[in-house]
Amino acid sequence: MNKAEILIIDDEPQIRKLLQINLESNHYKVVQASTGKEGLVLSANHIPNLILLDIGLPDKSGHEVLKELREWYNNPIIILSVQDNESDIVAALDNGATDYLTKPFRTGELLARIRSAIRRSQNTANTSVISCGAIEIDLVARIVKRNNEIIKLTSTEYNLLALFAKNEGKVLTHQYLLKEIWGYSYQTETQYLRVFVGTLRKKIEENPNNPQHIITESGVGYRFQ
Amino acid sequence: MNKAEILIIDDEPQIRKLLQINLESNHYKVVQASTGKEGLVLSANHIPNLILLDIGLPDKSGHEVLKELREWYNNPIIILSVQDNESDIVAALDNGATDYLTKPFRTGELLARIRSAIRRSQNTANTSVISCGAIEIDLVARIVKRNNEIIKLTSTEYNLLALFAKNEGKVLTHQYLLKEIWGYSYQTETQYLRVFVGTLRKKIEENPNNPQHIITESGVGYRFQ
DNA sequence: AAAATCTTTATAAAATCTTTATAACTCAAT
DNA sequence: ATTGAGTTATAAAGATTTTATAAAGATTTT
Repeated sequence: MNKAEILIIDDEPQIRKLLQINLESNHYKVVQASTGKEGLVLSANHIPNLILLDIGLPDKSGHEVLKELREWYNNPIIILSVQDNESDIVAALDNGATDYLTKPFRTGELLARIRSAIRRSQNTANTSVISCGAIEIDLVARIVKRNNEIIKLTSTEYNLLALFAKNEGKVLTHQYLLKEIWGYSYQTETQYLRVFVGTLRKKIEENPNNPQHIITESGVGYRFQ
Repeated sequence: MNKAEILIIDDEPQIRKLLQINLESNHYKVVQASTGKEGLVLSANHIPNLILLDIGLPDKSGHEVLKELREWYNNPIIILSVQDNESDIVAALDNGATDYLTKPFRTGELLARIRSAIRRSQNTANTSVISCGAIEIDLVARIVKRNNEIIKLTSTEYNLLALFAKNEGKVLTHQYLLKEIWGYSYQTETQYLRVFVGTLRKKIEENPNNPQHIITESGVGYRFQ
């Protein structure tokens, strides 16, 4: 099963260790960065399901990092900060932060806020299971079934299918799909999409030569139905 | 755009007044309830865009109200509470609360958290559909339907139709259409338009020889209705 | 080290766009 | 009514772009 991945951007090693231990014991996969720059690079490579961002970074302000992330990153970003002044909190929330906790924080509360944020971000249609004909996608368990049989998908295949399912009926552009799955800097790698749509169709379509679920919109992108 | 409506469920009149003044001066419409029961009734009648819920209510615990609301209510619920103990916070968040603030709270922060919550809940459900008789154009999903059946359009055909639909009733000159769809240097390629208007008519008109939607304005351009 | 997965390359097929040719329509002048 | 210039419509051939698929190479995971 695929674990949700969380990126920690914080310069204090003790905090990172504390977070890592707590998150990993709650079955999250953890990636760490100690500077803003490193955080931006890692987020683009990994596309984590959630980012924990410290405001007090050595190289650039967390506020800046937040703004740069929000140009393309749509998953939750929870701010951790020793700053407890209102203007910082308001600025962060208005710049797209999902939540703001002041240090020292209570671990249980942080975990609950992480669960809440991930739940909300995954649950676009307010159901954790999306059904489309014979296909059934459990976004919480990250399991896909066809005619009630579990289909084995790789991590990327699953991410792509889940993104399709969350936007059922909408045409998703190549650009958007690449940005969401591979990251900001992959927006021109359209061939990736063709390959992965191909493998997905082989796995979920009745007849992959005449796809009923993943529809090609030539010159634009794909649509899931 | 009309104002977002916020329901306050709190038994303390001073808090309600404080919230009401602040919310109304920020252009929210405010509805108030002083008990859990009243809150449930009002929320069902009004379907507010957000609920501010106090945990310490006289008739039933806010936790219970939260659970009952979440059986059907999908918009944000922000908990306000004098309780600052972790188990209360964790329980509320795990029961579907969007956020949890302890009293006394900072007004600016609360307003920022309200903005953040409403922003997030709204960008999950945005559609802008243009209807013209049997034709329906969903600009967000990039889909065109006729009599509720999806019509397959090429990228250029769609762009052209969307441009027509956005300017329903207006005469659009050849020049303008060519500039918008193909670009500045194609303003004289009127034949392109004839070809594409032709294919569009075949796809969307009841009788393409007697078009009802895309009308020719000889010597000038076309008009969509 | 082996297996699984991802990235890249090559190529055939399909879809779309552009261009050409021709027919049809409109409307004012004969 | 007929003519003819100007405009529009339609079909179809040709050119180009986009997509699908297999398979080889690279990387990551087990």
